[in-house]
Amino acid sequence: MVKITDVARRAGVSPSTVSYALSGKRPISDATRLRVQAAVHELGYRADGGGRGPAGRRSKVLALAVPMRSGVHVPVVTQFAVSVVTAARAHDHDVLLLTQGEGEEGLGRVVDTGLADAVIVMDVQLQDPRLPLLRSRSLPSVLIGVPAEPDGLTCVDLDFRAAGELCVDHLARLGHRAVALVGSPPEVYVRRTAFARRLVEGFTAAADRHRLTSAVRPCGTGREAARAIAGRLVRELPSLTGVVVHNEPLVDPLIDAFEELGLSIPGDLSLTAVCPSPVAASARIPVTSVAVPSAELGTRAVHLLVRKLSGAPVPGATLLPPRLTERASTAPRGA
Amino acid sequence: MVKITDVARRAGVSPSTVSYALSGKRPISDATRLRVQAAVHELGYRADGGGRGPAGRRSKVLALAVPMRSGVHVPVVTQFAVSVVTAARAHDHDVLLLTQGEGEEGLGRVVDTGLADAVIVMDVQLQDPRLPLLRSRSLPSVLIGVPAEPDGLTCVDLDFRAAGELCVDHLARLGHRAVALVGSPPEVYVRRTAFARRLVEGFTAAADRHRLTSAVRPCGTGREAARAIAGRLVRELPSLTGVVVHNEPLVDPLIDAFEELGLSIPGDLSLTAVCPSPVAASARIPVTSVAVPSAELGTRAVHLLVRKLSGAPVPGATLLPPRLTERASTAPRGA
DNA sequence: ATGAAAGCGCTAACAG
DNA sequence: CTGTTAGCGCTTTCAT
Repeated sequence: MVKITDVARRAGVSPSTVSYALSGKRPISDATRLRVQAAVHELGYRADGGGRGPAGRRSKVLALAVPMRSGVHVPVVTQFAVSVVTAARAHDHDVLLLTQGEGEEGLGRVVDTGLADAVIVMDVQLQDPRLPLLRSRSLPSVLIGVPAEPDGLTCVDLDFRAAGELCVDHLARLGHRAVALVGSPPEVYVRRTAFARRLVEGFTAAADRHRLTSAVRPCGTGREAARAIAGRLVRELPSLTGVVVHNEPLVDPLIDAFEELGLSIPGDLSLTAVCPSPVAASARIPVTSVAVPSAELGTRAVHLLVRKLSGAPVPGATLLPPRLTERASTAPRGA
Repeated sequence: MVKITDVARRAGVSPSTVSYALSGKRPISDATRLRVQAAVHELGYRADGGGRGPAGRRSKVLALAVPMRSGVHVPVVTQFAVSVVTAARAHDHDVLLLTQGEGEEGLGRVVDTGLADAVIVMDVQLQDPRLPLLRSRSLPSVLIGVPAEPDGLTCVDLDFRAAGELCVDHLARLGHRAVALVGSPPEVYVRRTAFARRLVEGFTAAADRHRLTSAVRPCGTGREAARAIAGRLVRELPSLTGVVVHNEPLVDPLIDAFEELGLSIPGDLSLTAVCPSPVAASARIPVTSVAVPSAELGTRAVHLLVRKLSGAPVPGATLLPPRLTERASTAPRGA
């Protein structure tokens, strides 16, 4: 392994000069810097993290905690992870992947051992067991999702409450008077996953505001679940003409299920979804949707975390405003 | 930060004794070890990786290179990544996530800087641009997938060639005389992805051996692609009664497409797939399949890598034998 | 603008 | 079985 002293000898300077030339922490004459850079290049020198002194010992690693619980849509999570890695690399950081296998402790462990400088926590629940740890140890962190009491923590998320409202507003504007929300699997709500709950709140609030008849139904995945929920909805809510889906893998099966029941989309039933654009756009009938911008959330989270690490002030919560894209699945009632 | 000297003082021993008590690299009396452990616990000591000496300076981190190219099935990759993390933790290692964004260099970078001790390389192609790097720098590594010239490298994979043969054997045994392989998207073959190619070889070899009429068709994803390929197949191969699918997201659409053409499964057409069991089992018609054991591959890869790091000899290539599970989608011809 | 030297926290000879 | 000591490769005072 080629070390800093090798470079120093080759460049005819002292080790400290090499260090400074590389870090730029104090001015170095152009001539010297050039010689150092040449030596670095010729020798293929790479700083060996293992030797850094006391202060400023940063590992340049961010830990990403992905729970991988049941009911979360895998492609969304993955897309997110990829965008985190990409953004981190752009800031000269690497990403350590943590799953929830070892419980909450993993977060503390990687930061305590200096393996990672900070953590990004995904799939935050309203009462998340990981939060006390983050607070007590004051680990530098950014949450994806907003917990019940976000005080002092940095959070990023789509404004799911507004997203729920936006869908209902859209349906109401089209004249629909009875709407239903087909949500994530029941376990997601039992876990009190923040974003799922917020969407329900927004949905309900907007439905009440517009004085619509409304219903909320969690729903598992798969064709059978879709058929069951569709059947139940048309039975229990005969006037139903507007549906909001918040369950990625269910979008297609649900379209099929409603059509099997003799309802045409958007003729008899308007459908909107809250999901990543690709899912909505590639459905059998392209679905009007509010996009879940996983890539942007990942990028934002990394930006915030890097700023935080550099000591800059960061906002407590960043809620991205929802944007609705109209596609073929919605139409005025009775059109 | 509490350091090893703090623990030593508290336990009334020397720093090196603490070090040894913790690493177990030389015998320590029970009494002393207990006092050390108590001190560690009370003070909440955690080794600070930054100070480790020259030799044995292991970061206990494995890098996982996931290309995330188009045409690879995201859930399979993710499942794999999760199993790698889990297995790594069981061996007291963490996992660094690398995407292909920064090119091949990322692999060298993380090992050179000591960030990671070794790398796991996924989605290996027959001529993979990352291999020269692995060889020249002799980075400790395990490949998922077997390249054209695996000499000296450690590889793990499902035996895709045998998997292709197994599917055809099964169909032939059921009396089918004309079979088709619906494969991955064309770009996968253009990239010369190893496992895809091998499956084709096995499929073709077995079909020839059984003197079957056969055809191989790459295929993109989505309902339209499924419809197109199904239509083309029945037109070009009217005697077709057996199909092998090697394209996870296409399984369900393909079933639909054939049925839309008036072919019942397994009445008129027998279908087998090479895919993870959950995909096959949860299809609309459960599909007879050869399982792609992503979780086991991940675990194996980690085991091999850890052994390798410990200096133990490891086999060059580990090819897991395929196992076929019969489900509802295959039946004797003309049954 | 540059060097010399003193650590950083830890491990591993070297000594008992 | 345990303590002393000399590093590891790097950063960062001090000096000049």
